[in-house]
Amino acid sequence: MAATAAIEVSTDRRRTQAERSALAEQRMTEAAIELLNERGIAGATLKAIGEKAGYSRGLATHHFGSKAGLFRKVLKSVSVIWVDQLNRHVGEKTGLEALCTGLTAHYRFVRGYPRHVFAMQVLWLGSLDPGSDFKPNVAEFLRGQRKVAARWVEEGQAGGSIRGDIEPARLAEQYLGSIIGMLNQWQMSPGLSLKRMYQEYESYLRILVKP
Amino acid sequence: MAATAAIEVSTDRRRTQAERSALAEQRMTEAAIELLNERGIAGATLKAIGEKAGYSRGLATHHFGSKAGLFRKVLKSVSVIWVDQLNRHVGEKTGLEALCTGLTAHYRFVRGYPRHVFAMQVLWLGSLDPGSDFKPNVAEFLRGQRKVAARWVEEGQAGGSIRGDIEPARLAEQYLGSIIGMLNQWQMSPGLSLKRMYQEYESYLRILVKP
DNA sequence: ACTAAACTTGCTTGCCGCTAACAAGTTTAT
DNA sequence: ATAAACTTGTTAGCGGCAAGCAAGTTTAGT
Repeated sequence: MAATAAIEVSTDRRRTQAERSALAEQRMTEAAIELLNERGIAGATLKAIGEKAGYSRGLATHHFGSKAGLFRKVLKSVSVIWVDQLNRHVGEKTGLEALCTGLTAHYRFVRGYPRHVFAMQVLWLGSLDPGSDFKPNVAEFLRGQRKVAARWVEEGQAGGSIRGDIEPARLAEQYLGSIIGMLNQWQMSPGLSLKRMYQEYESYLRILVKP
Repeated sequence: MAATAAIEVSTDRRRTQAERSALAEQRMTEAAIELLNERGIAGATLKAIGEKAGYSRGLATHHFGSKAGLFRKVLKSVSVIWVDQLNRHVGEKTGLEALCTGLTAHYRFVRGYPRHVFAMQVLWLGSLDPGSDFKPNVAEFLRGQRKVAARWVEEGQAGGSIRGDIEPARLAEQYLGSIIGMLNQWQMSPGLSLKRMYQEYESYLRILVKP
């Protein structure tokens, strides 16, 4: 209590335990993202991650329990950024406008945080693997995104920008599926233009939902 | 040369060297598919694969050079089945009819060879990982599939089943992307109905390309 | 109020079972 | 006999665990 007045975050002196801990987790999460980009899941060893973050080989296990635990943290931290970006762009928009804005928000996200997106993608796709322990996290995230999109559709039908005989949940599946599929192809085949694919999909979407 | 007349595949006696070799590769490929379903990429160890196939821990390395080599073989063997199925179903069809038939062919493929499809999917998605050595194979396969779909579109425009102002390559990207995205979501969230998603996409496709 | 002991938490190191890959063997076909 | 198929020995590196060390925080005695 008495000595807390002298704390200075800018200087490296006298960190609080909680600060040290949080800093270590953040550094290791970032190191993990970096190494996932450079070397992939198998190549991103706990030793490399710990040392890249400026610590020892054992700290990641200590903080996150396991390699999967660390990756769960990475997944969570990236998806938080994405949800934030999405809310910022879409705001109070609804219907077709929200669907299209969501699309360009996603494009901006991919362009703005390419390393984060790639790491998320790697983990995401790796989650299908029965040996990975974060499949439920991904599944739940997807379910949430479908729900958001379905609500946009419902509101669009109420507002008149989307024709009424579309089942919102079905269109949401297609919408999310297209995004996944486009991103996927783009990651696999660098020659493709992600922007063009998104624009093309948007134009299809407009035709599709026209009342 | 002289003794080849007495070969009996049903009995285990006196196999030719080429036969032994081919049999071993086939058994190990199948064992790999099985183990990819049960335990994923990391869990499908060369030891487990070799022993499940009835051999020693070292034979897979001997035949395929590396774990990645074995997985390349799995990928190839499954994609051969898929291409065969596709050709069988689509035959000489063109245009919208070919696109829709391709869709149901894929659905039947998923239903008919679930373990093969799942293994392919796991490897496929794992190929995005910088550490995996079979990304080019997947990229080339995708490119080929896009080309096939684009030709269907072109022919459909010539035949009148698809409106002319669509760029074939773009629609092919969307088509393949949707298939990837639907399959992906279905694998991640078992509650979804793949059949319904495919039917839904088909109906969208029909609206989209109507001249 | 000050300080030193007691305690908690962050972090490192040594170890174990396991893996992929290679090299050197043994068995089997030709 | 010779070459191929196949097995076994070996090595470096992995993830995860447990023991131990170091730094931060609380508490008690003066």
